[in-house]
Amino acid sequence: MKDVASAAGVALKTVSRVVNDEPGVHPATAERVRAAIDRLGYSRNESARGLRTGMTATIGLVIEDVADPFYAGLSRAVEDVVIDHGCLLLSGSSGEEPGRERELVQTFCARRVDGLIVVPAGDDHAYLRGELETGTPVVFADRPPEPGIDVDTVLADNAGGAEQAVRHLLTYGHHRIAFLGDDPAIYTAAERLAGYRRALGGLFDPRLVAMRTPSPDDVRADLRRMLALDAPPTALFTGNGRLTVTALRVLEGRRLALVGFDDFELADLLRPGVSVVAQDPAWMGRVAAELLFRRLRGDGGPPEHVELPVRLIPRGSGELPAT
Amino acid sequence: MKDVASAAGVALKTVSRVVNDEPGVHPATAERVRAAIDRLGYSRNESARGLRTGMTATIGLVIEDVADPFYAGLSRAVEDVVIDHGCLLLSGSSGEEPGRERELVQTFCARRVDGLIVVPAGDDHAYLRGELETGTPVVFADRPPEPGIDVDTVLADNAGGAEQAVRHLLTYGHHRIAFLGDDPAIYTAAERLAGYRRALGGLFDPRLVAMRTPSPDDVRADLRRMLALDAPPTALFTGNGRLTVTALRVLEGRRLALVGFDDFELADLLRPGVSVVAQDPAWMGRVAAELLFRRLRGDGGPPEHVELPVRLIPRGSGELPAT
DNA sequence: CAGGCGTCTGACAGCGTTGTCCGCCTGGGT
DNA sequence: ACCCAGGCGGACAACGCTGTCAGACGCCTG
Repeated sequence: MKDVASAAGVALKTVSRVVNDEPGVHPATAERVRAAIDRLGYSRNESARGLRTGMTATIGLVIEDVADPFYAGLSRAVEDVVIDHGCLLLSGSSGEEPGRERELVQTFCARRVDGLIVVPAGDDHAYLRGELETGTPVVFADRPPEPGIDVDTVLADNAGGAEQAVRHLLTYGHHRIAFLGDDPAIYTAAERLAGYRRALGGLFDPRLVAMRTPSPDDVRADLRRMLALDAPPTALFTGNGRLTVTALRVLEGRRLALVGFDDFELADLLRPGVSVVAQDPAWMGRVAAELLFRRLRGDGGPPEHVELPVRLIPRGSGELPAT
Repeated sequence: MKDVASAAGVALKTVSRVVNDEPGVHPATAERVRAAIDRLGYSRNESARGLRTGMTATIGLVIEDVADPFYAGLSRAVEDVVIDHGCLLLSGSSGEEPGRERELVQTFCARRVDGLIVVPAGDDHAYLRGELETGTPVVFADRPPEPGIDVDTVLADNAGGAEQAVRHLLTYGHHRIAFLGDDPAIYTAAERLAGYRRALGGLFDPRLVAMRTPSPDDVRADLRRMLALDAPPTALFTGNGRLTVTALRVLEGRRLALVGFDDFELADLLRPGVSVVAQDPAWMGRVAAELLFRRLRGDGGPPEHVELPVRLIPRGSGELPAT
């Protein structure tokens, strides 16, 4: 900038004014400055600007894993909103490790991001207290923060969706409906279990429930165990996209009615088509990002808690009748 | 930091030394400083640090679309390497628009990222010249820059993979092999077409080739046209993952041998399983990121051009014999 | 006991911007 | 001829940090 100033034969501040479209610069001078900028290939140092103005025009996003289609879709939506607001996105995957979640958030904060969108991996958000006090807005998406921290959240109707899925299977005459879920320490997994129980009522049988971090071998073992019961399940409800796919691979040909939580590409091309309860990750990302920018614009209202609806998509696998 | 200094009763610089683990601070003093840091919840302002040191510990990544599984996988791998090096990742999706690619790169540069990984959307990289001259290392991944810009690149063996796919189909007796590709303006699409032609040699028939940005309707029209020919194709080679999936939906039940470029989840669960030429997006991301960090460490050798092999995975659809 | 040395600490400048404030110049009114 | 307003341009400090260099202190040596 200094160089531009001397090249254009004006003072530093004048260049600053031109760059920021501030009034009070003679058009001819401004033109000279712009010419010098082009000639020198100058571009404003945003990090110095951030230091001075206190705004970095950067948003931090912590998700579980970009390579997971659900979070990839969410990411993309957040990114679009962020860019529309002239900001940039710093993102990181926690890999479901609370430690890494914390590190990411702290590094983002050390970079002085203007706001944060977090899909929490852990239950302990004490480390966030400091940031919240400094006024950095935070929005939680997909999962809520630990109880006691009251901030904006955007969640899906996990319990309702699970309930709907199980009711659907009940409609087709199933009484023995197994549930394969993620580790119940994960909020969404616990909610879906709750919905499953609520729909089943007295039909609930703990032997038909398996919840753990999904590894294909574990899923295989769990399913085998269930199918070997005296009264084996005739239907299966899977608690997330990865589990659905793993279960499909394990079942391979075995005719078990199936409804999965989360939609996935090609679900319609399998035979039978896989019925799912679909969330809309892009919607969730958009809502979370827009909520965040409302806060940045100064909306100081009480924390909002948005619940996004989910949608049952019947494709065949969930409509197989009980034998 | 000033506050920490006065709270601990030391000079600013001493706090700086403690924060940076610089030698020459009395353990007791350091302890007092650390206590003050904890008490005040201080965290170093990385953007000020960046201004002073000239390093931002930030890498920029421009891809086509995070929501595309290929780029999501690449992203995740890049992210892991970047974090291992103590840096953070700024990422953005160009959406295949050269203008947005340019904007992203320029915004990243204005943020003074230490390095860039770019999957280019356009052919014009003149705007990069300035950055390259300032010494910011840039690595191109998946697609090369415009000719004349000589920087590190990490590409897949697109032509070789396509050739392999088509040869595979030839082996099973097919002579009429159609090709559904992306817009040939895209490097990978052009390369795959080249491989397709090379494998076919004299069997090449332009009526069996359709290349355009894939919309389901277009794909349907193209396929219909080809199948209505006097000598319709008995096999199909699709030029990327999205096209493969679209083609599967359109063909729906029609028994055409098929090999697709790019692997995708569930390809093995379809009947018949979908044979593909698989790339490894995570590998590509890792290699690109590591190349970048080698440059950051000061490796000033000539630009490297890495070509990653691809792998044919037969699953059934590519092994259907010609009728 | 002076001098020298090593260890620790602090003052100061400057990174590239922007906010504040002041001064110059021009032109129009008296 | 003089004054003042208003439109421009510029000097200076500050944002939070680090690099440089010099000073203070204690300890050992001759």
